[in-house]
Amino acid sequence: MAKPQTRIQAKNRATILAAGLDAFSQFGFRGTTLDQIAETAGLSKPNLLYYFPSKDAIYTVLLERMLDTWLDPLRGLNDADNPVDEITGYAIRKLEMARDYPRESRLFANEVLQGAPHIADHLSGDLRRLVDEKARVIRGWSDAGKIAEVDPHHLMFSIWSQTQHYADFDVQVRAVLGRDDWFSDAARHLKQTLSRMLRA
Amino acid sequence: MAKPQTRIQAKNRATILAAGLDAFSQFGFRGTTLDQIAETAGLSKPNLLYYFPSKDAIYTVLLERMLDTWLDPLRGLNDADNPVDEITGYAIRKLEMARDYPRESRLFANEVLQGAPHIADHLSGDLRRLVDEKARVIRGWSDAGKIAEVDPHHLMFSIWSQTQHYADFDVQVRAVLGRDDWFSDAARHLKQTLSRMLRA
DNA sequence: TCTTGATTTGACCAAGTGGTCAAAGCCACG
DNA sequence: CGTGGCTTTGACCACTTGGTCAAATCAAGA
Repeated sequence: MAKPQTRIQAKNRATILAAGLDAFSQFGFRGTTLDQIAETAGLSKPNLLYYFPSKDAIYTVLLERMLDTWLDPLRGLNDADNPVDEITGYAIRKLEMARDYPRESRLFANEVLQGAPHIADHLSGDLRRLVDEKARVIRGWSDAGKIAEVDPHHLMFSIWSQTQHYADFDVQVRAVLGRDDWFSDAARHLKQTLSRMLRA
Repeated sequence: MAKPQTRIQAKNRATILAAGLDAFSQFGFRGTTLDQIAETAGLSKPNLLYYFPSKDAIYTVLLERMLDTWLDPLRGLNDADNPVDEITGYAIRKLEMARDYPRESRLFANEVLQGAPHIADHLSGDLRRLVDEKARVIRGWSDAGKIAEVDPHHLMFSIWSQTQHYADFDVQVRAVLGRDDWFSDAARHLKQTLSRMLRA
């Protein structure tokens, strides 16, 4: 393998990726500059380009890393005794991710807003397959009368949108609420919504 | 007034704003260039700057124009005989806006993602007041037992997020569904969700 | 037609952009 | 120590960026 990294390499690559995540998640790919990333990372621009060959390379690593973990909660959605709990648990896990990894959420939002130029294949390939698979699980539950009738795909959209909203529109949420700690109220609201709408 | 516009002025200003909306809604403020807007508008860059003094001016006009109409549906939410229909109707109107004005939705999303630098005051001022007012209306309904108990603010967040999702994440929605006409299914799902969760 | 103000443009500018390169500094190992 | 490879940097480059300006062109009313 081509990865016998030294300690300095590991540290600097991590610093650069953190700085890149800050910038790209806020300003998108085109709106972010290398100088900006270098400044945040505390490195000179040539030094930054010693660790990554290009702006695009940094962005791509961040995207791939994010996609890899972003779908973990959905992968964990499986047939279970109590489907309402299973779905609600999934939603809460996504809400926790919005709270704990807002930059990753915004990175994704920016990428998709710009037309998903780097991950179009992933959306219509891996993601679509995974979603279809989980949609069948949900369909099975409603066919068996364990949950109310529901469109599985749009149920997933509604969970994604409601949870990611708190990360992506964080500024708006805090401005409208006049306070910063939206999590517990949002979690309660989400559980309430899902249990009411899924009750068989 | 300072607005005795000639026909040419009206036409070119409109063309520029349309081109600017295309660009800003996709790439955000920093990711958009004047050359790009000029190209789309079919004008030279100096000519574009003859009609607007700066890039920022174009963006600001677009933002203000959008904000003005964006909240119309919410303003129309008033005390009524059938609260569930009133709220559902509001949600559907927002969904129609996501379908008919996706660029405006993305413009707003981009602005908020970047930290809302141009509209922070509006969010914590006008918007917050309007939301609080409507939250009291909803609170009144649930206090009177006309709808189930619900957190009014988070109910609004959930309506905003679920409807705007179809505009902002349009690429993803179409990739996952494998088709383009999400509207009617989304509307049905939304009505279903709201009626189930608000049923007293 | 002529004139006057509205419109358009080519040339230009300073600053910022992503990226290169050779030389210098640094660090661990023999 | 010293030396070879890892790391850092200043100078630089071609191109793009937002924006200016004076001159040219155009359109419509007197």
